[in-house]
Amino acid sequence: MQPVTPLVEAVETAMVDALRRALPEAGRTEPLVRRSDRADFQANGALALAKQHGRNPRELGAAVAAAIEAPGLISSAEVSGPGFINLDLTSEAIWAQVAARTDSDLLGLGLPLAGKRIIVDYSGPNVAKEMHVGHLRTTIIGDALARLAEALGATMIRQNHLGDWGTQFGMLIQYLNEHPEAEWHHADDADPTANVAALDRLYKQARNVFDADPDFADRARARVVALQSGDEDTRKVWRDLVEVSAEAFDAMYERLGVSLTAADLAGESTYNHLLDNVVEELVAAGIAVESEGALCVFFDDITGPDGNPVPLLLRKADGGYGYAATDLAAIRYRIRDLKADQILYVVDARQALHFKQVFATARRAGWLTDEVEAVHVPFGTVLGPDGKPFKTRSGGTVRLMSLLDEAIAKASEVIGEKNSDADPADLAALAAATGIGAVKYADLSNNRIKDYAFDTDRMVSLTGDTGVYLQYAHTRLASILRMAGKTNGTVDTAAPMSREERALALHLDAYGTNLAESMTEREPHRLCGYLYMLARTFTRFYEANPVLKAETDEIRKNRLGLVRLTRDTLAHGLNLLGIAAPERM
RNA sequence: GCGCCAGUAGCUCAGCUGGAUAGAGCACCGGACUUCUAAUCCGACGGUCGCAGGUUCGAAUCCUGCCUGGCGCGCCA
Repeated sequence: MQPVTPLVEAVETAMVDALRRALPEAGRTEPLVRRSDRADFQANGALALAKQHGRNPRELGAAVAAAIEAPGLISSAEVSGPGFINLDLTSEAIWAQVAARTDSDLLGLGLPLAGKRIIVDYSGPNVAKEMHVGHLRTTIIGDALARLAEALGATMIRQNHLGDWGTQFGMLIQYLNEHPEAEWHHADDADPTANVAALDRLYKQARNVFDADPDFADRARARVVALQSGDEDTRKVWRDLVEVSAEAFDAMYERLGVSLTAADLAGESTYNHLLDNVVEELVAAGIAVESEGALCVFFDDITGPDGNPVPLLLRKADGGYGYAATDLAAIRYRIRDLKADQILYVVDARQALHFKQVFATARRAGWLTDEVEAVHVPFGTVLGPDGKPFKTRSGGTVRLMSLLDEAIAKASEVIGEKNSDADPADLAALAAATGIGAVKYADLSNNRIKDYAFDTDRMVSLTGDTGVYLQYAHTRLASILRMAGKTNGTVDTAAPMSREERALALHLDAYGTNLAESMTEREPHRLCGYLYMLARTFTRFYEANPVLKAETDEIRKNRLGLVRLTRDTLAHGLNLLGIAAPERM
């Protein structure tokens, strides 16, 4: 089915024509059509054009306004201020738009990214470690971007770059071998993350022994070698660790409502067999050079405090590969084998320099070409409610699960007050939906790049710009549709249109444009802002314009059409953010 | 030292890539529930857009310099 052309594009087309008629000598013109608070739209293009051609901007604006030929679309065009053209649309055109989107598949959005293969690398927790607050943003933002790209038609390849390799596993495996009494497979059968929690504790014990006992340290190092050289007994334990950890991650993603599955796992170990070849290729090309016993890539414009170039370290002096080698193997694989058009790395802003080096190296090697877009999608740090780095009272790392538990508990408290007679099971489900939704919305609605304070009290607040507000708006929409029962769903384009109906319909029509912007900027907070505005615009409509009790049948039908489209748009948007859209609250 | 990022209302944040009087939420004050869910809405209050120059019809937005804060810069990932 054909996508529905947004009104703003139809207006732009009309304005380009008008500009051309008013000023034929102007070549390509930008009409600069925007929403306006004094009309449906405003066109600012005449202003710049007048300047270029030495014309009086107000006069040219008037000429352009007079040259508009779009009778079914534009009902009035007036010059204002220095040369803005204020445009009002016919209510017929706006109603027709509502009708077209309602009748269309996918809200008339179409699939602008169809045919694109996009990789999103996100989450990346560590095997044998609990997920903590540091994994929150990459997981939530990455998932939202993946859902967004998918909705726009892209072929999505999610890559969960698990931390499943490294010297620490030698230490842990050796410790486990020496302490068979340290049972961790059934730490708590009711809690799928308990095994990993147990492993996390055992790892810390192993670390202590490693630091205190040189003999154990030697045995641990030997175990690293055994693991790397493929010793079967050692690999068996390692695989066990990976598998149990993956189960815990699955449980976490399930709880969080994140779309990652076992099929998306592509940990560091995935690239082990490629490392020799990748590094050889870089050496052969003269890109990687030896320095102080290590194998490095240098860059002219990247220097350290001493003024010397800072290398990207591929292979350490002890012969072991660093994570840079893994990242290079991964990017080569993603381009050559996965055929990615776009690779998004949703990783902490502090790794900006690292990615700059990796991308530059891949470009020099000829792997990363102009046809492929590799982008670091950075985000700021999660701070505690006090605005300082987020730590537990004892200064430890905050577990992700306890964070979610806290949010859900607070949501449950707040919701319980409003629904004292509700079924406890329903209440628990609703608390999970709103608590998780609150956490995700709080994260996604802030500009990605800035640090933000994790303040549970504020995020589960029932008032204001929160996930709950959007969910509540959705339940009201759903409630109206429930009570309306079956309707024949036709919208009468000749019907009158109230101010609130107009505002809502125009905003609905801009959804696809917003999705496209959110994607090109990789900024989910734009979508959040849109949805919040949608919910507000709807609520204003709802307060002023009775739907089920509308004055006439015709008005009722049109308003129901608006309600249906609003519900579908809001639900669609919430889904892209990974936030539940409940039917009742 | 070099580099990256940020600085907007008392607090938390938007500001659609240069447009008209800079917008929301929270807090505070005043209104609106026999009416489709008041978890809401309406109104009032509140800002030298870090500072100083520059670019132009027009700057929170672009350029330069400075101030403040955060982060990064060889064998951790």
